[in-house]
Amino acid sequence: MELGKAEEIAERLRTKILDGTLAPGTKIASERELSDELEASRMTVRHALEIIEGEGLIIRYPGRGTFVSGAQERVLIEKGREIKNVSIQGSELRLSGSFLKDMERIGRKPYVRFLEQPSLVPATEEIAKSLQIPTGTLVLKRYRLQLADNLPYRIIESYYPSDLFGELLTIDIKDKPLFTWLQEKYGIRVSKAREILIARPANQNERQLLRISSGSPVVAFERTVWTETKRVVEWARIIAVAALYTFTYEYDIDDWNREAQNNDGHQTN
Amino acid sequence: MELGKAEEIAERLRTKILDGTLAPGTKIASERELSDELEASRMTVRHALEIIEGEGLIIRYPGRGTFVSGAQERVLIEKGREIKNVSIQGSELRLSGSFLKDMERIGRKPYVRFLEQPSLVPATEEIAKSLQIPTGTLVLKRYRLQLADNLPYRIIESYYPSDLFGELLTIDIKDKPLFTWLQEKYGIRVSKAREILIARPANQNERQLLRISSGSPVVAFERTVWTETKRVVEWARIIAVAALYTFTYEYDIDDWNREAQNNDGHQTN
DNA sequence: GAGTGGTCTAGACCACTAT
DNA sequence: TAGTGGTCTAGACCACTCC
Repeated sequence: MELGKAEEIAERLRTKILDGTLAPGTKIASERELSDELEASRMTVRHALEIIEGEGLIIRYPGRGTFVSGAQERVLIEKGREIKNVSIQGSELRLSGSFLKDMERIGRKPYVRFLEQPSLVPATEEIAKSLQIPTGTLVLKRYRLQLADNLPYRIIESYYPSDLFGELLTIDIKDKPLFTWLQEKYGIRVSKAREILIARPANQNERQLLRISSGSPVVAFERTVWTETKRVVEWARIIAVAALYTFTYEYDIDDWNREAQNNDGHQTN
Repeated sequence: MELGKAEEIAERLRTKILDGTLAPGTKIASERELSDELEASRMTVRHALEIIEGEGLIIRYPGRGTFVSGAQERVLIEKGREIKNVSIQGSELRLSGSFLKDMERIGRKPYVRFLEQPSLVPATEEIAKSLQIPTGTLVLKRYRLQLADNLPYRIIESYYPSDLFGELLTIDIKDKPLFTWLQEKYGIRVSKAREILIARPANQNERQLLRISSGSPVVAFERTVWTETKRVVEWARIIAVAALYTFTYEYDIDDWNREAQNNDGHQTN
């Protein structure tokens, strides 16, 4: 495979970072220095840096420099049903979905910054449809940014039916999980969730909030949570820094699906 | 918000595409033409195109031109358990996982190109671990590219235990789904799957095979498929063009998980 | 004030596509 | 052969950080 000059430079830097020659937190040579050393134009060096930046290997700060990322470790998000009696590779796998637990697991300090005060807002058509309520109904909105060690991880914009959650505006449930509180207060248990994911480059607003640069991908997903009685109790739009996340899903292949599931395999035309 | 020139051009094009002025499939002006019209250098125009390409709004083909794609043409991949008795928004949602079916649904002609002839290869450590067999055991390898209307969608590198699938080297099961054949031949039924996803920019090899440009994200995922008896019958590494995919997963929130699931919600420091 | 990354310019050559 | 996107060059100015 013939590599372009930028890819070649990216590969060199990638190797140095992954084998530890460049330790996390290290400031690497400036674009102009690299440009001289490697006999490439600055634009080419920049392109190489963009490539490995998107891979989460470096972070660039205007006016300061480019640093080896301390965050090679992706957060592992796991969803679905446990596969029992199976020795799972990697073995550190376990079910989880909690930002706090994920952060603890990799030894980071979690922090949540509210981008807006939680409030009651009329449901837009989209929100109403998602929560299965009439348009215009008041819903509890929360809009927040989650960070770990001051590094932004994701933006969460979430909506809840106000008859169940409205009083959260006035009372403080401290560290009690929201759905645990829901069960204790109303005896309502959450039961199922659906997540719809797409991956795309961050837009300008997201880049600012998540402090990533142009071209870095995010995973944008919508999450809907149902109770045992099929009522929707949460709908959220979440923007996660792609380089910091790994998503794991386990699912049953049911009869309906089994046939379709592997048409993949053998279509040769 | 002060926008740069490239962002400004991106916004102009984005608007024209989203409001229908530029219809899906339309060829848009070449980079050099845009450069003249908009009084920007070609590099600046290119940057603008890279931005909206990453958003899935356009597709660029070397030597041919740039075309409006329309984010609505993402393939919808759905996994997990059906949520019954729930009126699902969008309503076109249904369980599926088949490349062929997904393509049919959006009216495209599917095509599969084998990048290598299927063959028996000794399992590397990673493959062996994934298939739960000893390192070096012969496994059936398939390495192929899936396209629709000549547009590459994803690269699939898959491995199967050779005692079950080895004879596929000599016999032809035509259009019969692989796992349907497995069941008819051996009475073995697949039962569960796990997918581990990350999103990242494509590397050069992937860009060439998938014909996408630098900076475009891909979703890279590993899929493991188990039988009812917990035997692994497939392990695959899949690289999908992010702009062409939407992933949907549904899962149960079990008791183990329920508490963790929403710690998110209310941690304010 | 010196150095940094972010952006932009006006060229250039290449491989590929279409005709 | 003409046109396209992909890559690269050698400059330039800007806002910002650090000293």
